[in-house]
Amino acid sequence: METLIRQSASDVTVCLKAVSDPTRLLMMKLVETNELCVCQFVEMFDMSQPAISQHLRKLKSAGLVKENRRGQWRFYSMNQESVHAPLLQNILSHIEDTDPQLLALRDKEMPVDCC
Amino acid sequence: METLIRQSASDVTVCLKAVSDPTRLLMMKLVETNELCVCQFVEMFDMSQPAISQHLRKLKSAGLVKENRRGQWRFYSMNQESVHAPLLQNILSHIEDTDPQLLALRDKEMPVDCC
DNA sequence: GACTTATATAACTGAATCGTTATATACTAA
DNA sequence: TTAGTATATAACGATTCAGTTATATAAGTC
Repeated sequence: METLIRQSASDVTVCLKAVSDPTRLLMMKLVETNELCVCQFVEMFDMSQPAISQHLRKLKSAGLVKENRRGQWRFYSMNQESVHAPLLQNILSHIEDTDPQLLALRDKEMPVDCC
Repeated sequence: METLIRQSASDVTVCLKAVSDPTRLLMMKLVETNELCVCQFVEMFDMSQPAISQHLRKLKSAGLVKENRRGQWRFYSMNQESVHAPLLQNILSHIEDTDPQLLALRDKEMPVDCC
């Protein structure tokens, strides 16, 4: 059961703006349970590396993901400590696990040493 | 207790894009329980009438609000029949009732024959 | 050190967004 | 029918956004 933390409307807007983009929404769904590195996102979304980096920066500056550096890689995962985490998980729970886009992305998930 | 209806990621994006604007998010919070006409929004948000109309059009085309014509007025209220309604109510429930912006708006609420 | 790999940042472009003012439409009332 | 009120739409400008390519940074390897 999710905790209901209430926030200001402008705080909620920060979270919504961050995930109102289809790429970033799916990214969040992917890191809800997993930890993924930039090169994995690039593979999965078939998008340029800078595009992915910029999406991740937006998610990070909204506080939705946290960054974990290991070696040359930077891993991203959902920031559970964020004030937005309860709202975000709530939103993500509305996405069906059978969503074709989501399944297609997970199909393309490669091991970390992909690149 | 809210029903959890799962939707496709792109459906969720439609809803999120519609309410990721601070004005529209607050509009939805206001029509969550009330039915309001355009002129009331104009008073409350201190924004031009066309700006309000355009926000309402976006909310309507996303299916989040329904329109009710009575006389010369058009009243807007939350569309409970929408597939987005459960997600939307979930999002709105994260906004604190003591939000200063929200309180300020409700303070400015005028009777329908305001204009 | 030099070279490679992973990621970030900068600079740019086209499209979308949000507001404005001006105008059109629709209903009401005299 | 004419005037007034409520709302919608059109056209425009400033800003933001999401992608691109080119370049910088940082870590790993030889």
